[in-house]
Amino acid sequence: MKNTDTYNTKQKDIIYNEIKKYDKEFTVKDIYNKVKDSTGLTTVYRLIDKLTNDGIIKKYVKDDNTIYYQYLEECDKSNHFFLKCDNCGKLIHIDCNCVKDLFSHILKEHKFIPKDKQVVINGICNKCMRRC
Amino acid sequence: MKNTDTYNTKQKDIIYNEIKKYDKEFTVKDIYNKVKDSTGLTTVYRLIDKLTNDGIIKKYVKDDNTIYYQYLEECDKSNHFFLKCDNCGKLIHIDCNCVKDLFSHILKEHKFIPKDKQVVINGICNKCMRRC
DNA sequence: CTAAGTGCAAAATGTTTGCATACTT
DNA sequence: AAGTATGCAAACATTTTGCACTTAG
Repeated sequence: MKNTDTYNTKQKDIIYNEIKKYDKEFTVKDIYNKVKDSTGLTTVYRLIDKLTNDGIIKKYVKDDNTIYYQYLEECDKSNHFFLKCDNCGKLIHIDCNCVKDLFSHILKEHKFIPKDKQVVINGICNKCMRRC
Repeated sequence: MKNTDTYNTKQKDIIYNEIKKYDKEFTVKDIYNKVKDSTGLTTVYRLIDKLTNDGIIKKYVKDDNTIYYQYLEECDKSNHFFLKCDNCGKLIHIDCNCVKDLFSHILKEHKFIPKDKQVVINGICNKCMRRC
């Protein structure tokens, strides 16, 4: 766990380590259930809020109004984007110039400054494609 | 208001007309405040749920955990995507081959079937760009 | 020793449900 | 007449807050 500007605690480590395990989406409850012997619900909420603000995890709502989160890892490359499978829920990290090309096109032709590292394209992944 | 498979009511019309007015995001509360003289909260929730399922409006969560919605209009073109301004909240509709190109690239190179009409790219719009 | 973090219980919000009534077709 | 939709009040779920206590630096 990084964050030099704040205190390091047992609870933060435990929660963050649990979050790192998920390559699929999770809820606050999911995490809390795994760590409830050593941390309180409030602390889970507080760390997840912080990680969300720091851009380390990303927030979603599903149709049933449940809020889900997804661990993005700490990736700083500017040509990074995500493919998210609607079937299995997995988040696939991609490093490819194609976003850079799209972004410069959007900037030039549509006069809009796209924000890096936030693009998620939904769809169906390779594995699920074969299975269906 | 379309939807032939269900009954048409005064309330649905009122709510849907209110939603159509927004080119920025809105909350359930926003809508309810505008229509509360003629419809109940529950009815607003129910219609918004339905429109979300039908893909006519889209749901978001912000950092403060408020759920926002955005009216997408009924657009069926396959090379349609959205630019969303993080500053003014406006949703800009774009019809451009650049998505089609990106999508075929993703399919071919990354073995992933992207879902149409759902791509939102966040950033800063032209107006806000000049102002800042 | 001081600033920051924790966790409980309580409060505040937000959303859904059951049910009697009213409206559409 | 039959099937839907509505709206209230109650139930539920989720998130936030106040505060005394503990811990990290």
